[in-house]
Amino acid sequence: MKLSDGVEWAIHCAMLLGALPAGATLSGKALAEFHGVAESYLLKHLKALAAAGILDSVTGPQGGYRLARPAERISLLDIVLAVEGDRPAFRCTEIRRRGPCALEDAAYPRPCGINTAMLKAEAAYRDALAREDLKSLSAGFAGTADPRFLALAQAWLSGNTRIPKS
Amino acid sequence: MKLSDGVEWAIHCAMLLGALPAGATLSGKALAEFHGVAESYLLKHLKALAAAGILDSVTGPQGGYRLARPAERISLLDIVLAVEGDRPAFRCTEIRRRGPCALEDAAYPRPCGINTAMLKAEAAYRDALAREDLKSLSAGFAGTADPRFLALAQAWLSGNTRIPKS
DNA sequence: GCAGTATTACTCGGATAGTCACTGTCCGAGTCGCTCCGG
DNA sequence: CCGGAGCGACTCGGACAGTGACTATCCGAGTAATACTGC
Repeated sequence: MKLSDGVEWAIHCAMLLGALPAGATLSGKALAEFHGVAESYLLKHLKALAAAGILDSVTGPQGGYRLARPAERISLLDIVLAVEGDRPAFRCTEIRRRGPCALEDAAYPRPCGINTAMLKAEAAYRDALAREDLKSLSAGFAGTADPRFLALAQAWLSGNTRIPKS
Repeated sequence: MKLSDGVEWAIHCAMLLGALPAGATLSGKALAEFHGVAESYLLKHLKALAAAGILDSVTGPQGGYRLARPAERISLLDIVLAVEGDRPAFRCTEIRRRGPCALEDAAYPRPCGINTAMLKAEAAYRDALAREDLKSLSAGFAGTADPRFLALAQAWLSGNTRIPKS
């Protein structure tokens, strides 16, 4: 039970994109450089975020990625599901229907109680993630981060942000 | 983010062991046969449960496994952690300290907010699992299962249960 | 017939290969900006 | 000097290898029941 490292990357990228002016974009190359990760692999996850409707992608020169909707409407759950997929972590293989005491399928009208319990716990997990939105995370981060970092990041962003003329 | 199939196997085995008289055991071979899974691989997980103190193992002929404590004191969380390990699913790699805006380690006195949020959600997941104990699951199962299955299982158990003389 | 002992068969435990998903990477399709040319 | 077409370079998108964790398996250590032998 290990989450993909891409989840962490995607959340950090989304938070950074949330700090940009409305409509501005950052290229995948810039996002990779800022976080010190491989560009080729990061693109894989950014693509997933775009496919899920969390990011908008702009092609061509001066293109890049931007949030598809306001940061307060993007939750951690949205990002986790986009990167990891929406299939539950626990997948019941119905072993109760196997072995010497197995009956025909019609004898199991109710779902497996173990599966129900595991999915209920996973629902609690998802609810907790759904309650965390990018806006709140960014606010908490800005309030506790080292001022020097904020200044450095602001300077770096000013040299890498693309603002379309339209 | 996929849980090991062994989790499902382990929970089913623990529930079956909980249905036995106090002190009685079932061999790994019997548990594997009842659930229709590979014995060799199931033993791997049973060993983990024994190492975690959830099961007691009895070696030698007429040996097997039994619950190490009453079913109402064994939660799904205990089993999941024993099989999957107690490391959190989300592991922060501190990418915030990388890239062109990185500072020295002393500049990050607080834990990463993203990590905090992810771990909080995972805590909710674990709390939900901790609330589900084997006794309640077994009761719910016995109340909804097909009567024919219960009879078959009882007959099968009577032929495979080992009760030590001591 | 009984006690003691060696045997034996059965059990769990740890170390060892195989397979799938995640990780990491590459090249191609598409698009915008820039340059050059003509008017 | 201005407009337009062509070119070029940069961007994202999808398809292709490499690695680690889970899956599956085997053989060895240990133990209790059993059969045998001697008394």
